[in-house]
Amino acid sequence: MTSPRPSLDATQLGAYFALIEASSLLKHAVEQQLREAGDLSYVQFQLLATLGDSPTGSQRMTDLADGVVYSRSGLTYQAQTLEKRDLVTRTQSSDDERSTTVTITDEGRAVLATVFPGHIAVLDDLLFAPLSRSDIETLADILARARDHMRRTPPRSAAPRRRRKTTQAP
Amino acid sequence: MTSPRPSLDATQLGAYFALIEASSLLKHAVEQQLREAGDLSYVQFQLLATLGDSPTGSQRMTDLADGVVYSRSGLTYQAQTLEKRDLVTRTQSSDDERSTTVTITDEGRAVLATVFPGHIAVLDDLLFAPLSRSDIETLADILARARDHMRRTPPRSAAPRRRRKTTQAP
DNA sequence: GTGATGTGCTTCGGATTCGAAGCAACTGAG
DNA sequence: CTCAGTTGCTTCGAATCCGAAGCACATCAC
Repeated sequence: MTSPRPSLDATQLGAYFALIEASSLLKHAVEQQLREAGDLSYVQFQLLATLGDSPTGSQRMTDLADGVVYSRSGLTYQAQTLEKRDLVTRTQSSDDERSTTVTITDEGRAVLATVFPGHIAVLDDLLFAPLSRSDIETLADILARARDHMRRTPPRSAAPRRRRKTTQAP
Repeated sequence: MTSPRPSLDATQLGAYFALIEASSLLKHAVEQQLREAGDLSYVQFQLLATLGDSPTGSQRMTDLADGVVYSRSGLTYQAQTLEKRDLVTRTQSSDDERSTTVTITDEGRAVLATVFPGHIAVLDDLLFAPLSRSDIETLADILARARDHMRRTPPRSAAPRRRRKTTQAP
């Protein structure tokens, strides 16, 4: 596992706090803009954006949930509300009866388009304004590595049994 | 991909997504650890940590809310639940009758101490593991600048910045 | 003083969130 | 084929969250 440590040093602490604070502040600001511009919550926007970004405009529920780091039940709820507003449709997959495919509608894309300019403006003003070109590149690189690492690191405890493969049986 | 006109470039988009994703993933992981180790939500931990970090162990409600980027009503709720568990106390300020001072108790500090090692372990494993010393320094620097900028940028949606200002000596 | 505002916190109502449990369809070993 | 275990999604209950409204104290003109 990990070697026990009494505490983080000042730099680590600074990075951690800055990460949490900056993302919180940004999220709040963005959320407000989205609410005003298109009556969307942040998750709803993320879902629409993810779908809009997909080549087919569709995703399975589970993949969508994993993509935006969201619980499945939470996604069910949001998919329902988006469906009520006709921003997405939900259809059964033909090859797997259990699976639901969520697809963005033209109206969904329209809302996305309405909201996007303001979204970008907020990002420019709040996140990018105080950063140089090279800062942004560096930031993207470092955070991408951290994200990728977290994505591939299994959640602590509650490990679902892997019967074989790389695991050595006790 | 993304729409051509009002879009961000790939690097900006990457930085933004990585920021949101990384912080979400980290927050989820930390939240789980805190729940298991000390039955604390992330906000509750943030509040205790903020108070514990304060020289007096106390803060005004409003300052506390601003510190952790949280709504006032939300803070009232959490302060109540923390008070029920005797992790903090709430007292009226003497100089301002309206003001409530929240103070961490010894028990609160104890919980904090219980939870801290695991918290750090998660950070080490998930956030810092894939990063070099210099990465962490750079990250801290860049994000601190972004955070400071956001902190000092108008928290209100008051004036839509893209509009022409009509504010001239009323 | 006195009223008009401003500030600090709580209450209220409604929306959102998650984990656990439930259901149905799939899969694999025998 | 058949049964046990998985997987995909939803439902359920309870916790958490926010904004708006409300209350009480403070402060500022005058």
